[in-house]
Amino acid sequence: MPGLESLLTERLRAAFAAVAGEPVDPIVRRSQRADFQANGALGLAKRLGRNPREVAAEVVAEARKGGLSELVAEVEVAGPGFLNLTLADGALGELASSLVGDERLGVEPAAPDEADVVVVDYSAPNAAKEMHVGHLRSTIIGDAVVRLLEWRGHTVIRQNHIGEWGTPFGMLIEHLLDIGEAEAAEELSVGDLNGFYQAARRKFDADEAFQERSRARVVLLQGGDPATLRLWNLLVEQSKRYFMSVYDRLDVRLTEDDFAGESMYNDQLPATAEELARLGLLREDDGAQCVFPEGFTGRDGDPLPMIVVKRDGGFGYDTTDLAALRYRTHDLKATRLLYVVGAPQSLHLQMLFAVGREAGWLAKGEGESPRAEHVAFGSVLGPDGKILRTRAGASIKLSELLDEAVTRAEAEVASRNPELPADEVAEVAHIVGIGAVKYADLSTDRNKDYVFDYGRMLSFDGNTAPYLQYAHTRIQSIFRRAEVTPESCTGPVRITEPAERELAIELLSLADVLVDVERNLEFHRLCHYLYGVATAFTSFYEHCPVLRADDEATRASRLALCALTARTLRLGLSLIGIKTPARM
RNA sequence: GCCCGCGUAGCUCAGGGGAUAGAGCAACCGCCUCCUAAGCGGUUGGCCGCAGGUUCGAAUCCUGCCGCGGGCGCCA
Repeated sequence: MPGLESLLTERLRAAFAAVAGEPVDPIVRRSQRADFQANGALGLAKRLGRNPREVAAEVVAEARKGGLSELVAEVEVAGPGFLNLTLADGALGELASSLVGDERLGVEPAAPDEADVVVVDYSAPNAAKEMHVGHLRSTIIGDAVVRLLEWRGHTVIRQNHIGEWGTPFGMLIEHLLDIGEAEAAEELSVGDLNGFYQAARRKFDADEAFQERSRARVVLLQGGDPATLRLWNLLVEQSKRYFMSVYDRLDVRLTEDDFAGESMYNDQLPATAEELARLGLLREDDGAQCVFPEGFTGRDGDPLPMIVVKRDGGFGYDTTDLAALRYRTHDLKATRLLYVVGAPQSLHLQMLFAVGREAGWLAKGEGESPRAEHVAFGSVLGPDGKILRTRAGASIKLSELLDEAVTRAEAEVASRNPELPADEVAEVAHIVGIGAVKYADLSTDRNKDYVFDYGRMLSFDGNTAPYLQYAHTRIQSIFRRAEVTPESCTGPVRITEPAERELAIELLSLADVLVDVERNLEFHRLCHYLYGVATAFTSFYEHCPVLRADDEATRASRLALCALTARTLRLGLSLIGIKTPARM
């Protein structure tokens, strides 16, 4: 069952076409003055050279013939030619009732011919280094992408492109040898990745002999020397264990199987370079073998290269990314490739995709497959509006940031609800604290930077996770009091009060929102929608008694609305990786 | 220098060509014999960065400025 907006659009499309003699978008939107409005008559009248109000009236007459009245109680031609649509209470009740029995809340899975094989590249921390807020955004947004697309029925392949093959590993391995394996393992196992990295870095900067050893070690590593690989593996395995502990806390779907780091492409790099050469895309420039994708110029107006083979004969990240792109389309058979990567890498990814198209790994035409998208995101800022850092200027450890959020949530939960037993407080605090961090990240336009503020994200007012979670717990509380299970609340839904109308309209709009977000991956639109559901519910909650409803039929209807609201909130939040406690 | 992103209420943010630009916070005024007041209702608060243009209609699209952030060859 489509959402209300799609439903109205479908009903009106035929009427508009009849008047126009050609397909016309009715342009249906939510309205301040009615439930919905259709704006299509204005543009159509212009094209026909006719009076817009007359055209609008004709559309209404056609629509009535087509049975619009079953759904819409009142249609008014307003202003210069808007159609104001007020839905019929009876139809709203019926639609809501049918949603009650629908496992998927009106959101159908993607049709088989529209189902993609989606490769999602996200999280991507660097081995032997601490995760920071940049990885937080990629991890959280990527997780939401994965959850939504899987739920919509696409095949989703997660790729955690960790950095474990770069030049710093020579230095890290030499440092490991210096302090001894046992010592290193211990240091890394407690999660002090930064300490280890910085110690190595300091030696590298200060000691020329160490630099020499490090460079030699990189050559050994990338040449496949077994002893070096064993040490490298030690570092990487410790890092992976640490990353997994963070993922578990964050409750994201990344697993050990999803690690697909740079090293994985090592033996595909020569073949990738050869293929580009065979395609005639490679050109020597300043000693390096480069591809110059069409339309990119640099500082001095010269064409910008992707460097496929470096002057020294080695491969850099351009080649690794090209090999990964090739692998994902050739071997993983991806039809949609998503790169959940910060906005600063926009140019790099545009060039990568351009080369991908020139090489024939990606489709050339707009909307054809395989296609790649940069799911870009802005930076996390501190209260000063600058990139979030500690007072000392260091980047903030992700694990400490999560600790702080959970600690603050715990204090709130414990003081607000003293009756909760201690173990439940801890559990709820985790759900609320982590949920608040995720929601704060996802609820604003991801392209923009956002200001990180514990107080605001943990507030129970406004567009926050705790507000949505609280709305959900209030519903659960009603079911506990009523001593019924939500599943038994099947209605039927009957709409009489304005607050019931508002809530029903929100609940019947989920499909429109999810279909939209599936395409643009702008999760703040889903958040905004869920906030609308929650505010409509709390208003309903204040104005429409459920347990003390006037009669049994009203009570049954309102219980069904409660059950639907709870399911909608739970589903919506689960699709962005946020849990809903039963009490808080 | 060129390219990308962003400028909306005091603050944090929504507004995908439509009517009188919306939330939350902050400030002020109300509401618990009542399903969790972690809530609800209301008031105050806007040259939508500036200037042109396209359009019946622009916060939204285009151009140029201004401001902020970021990127621009062998690091990832």
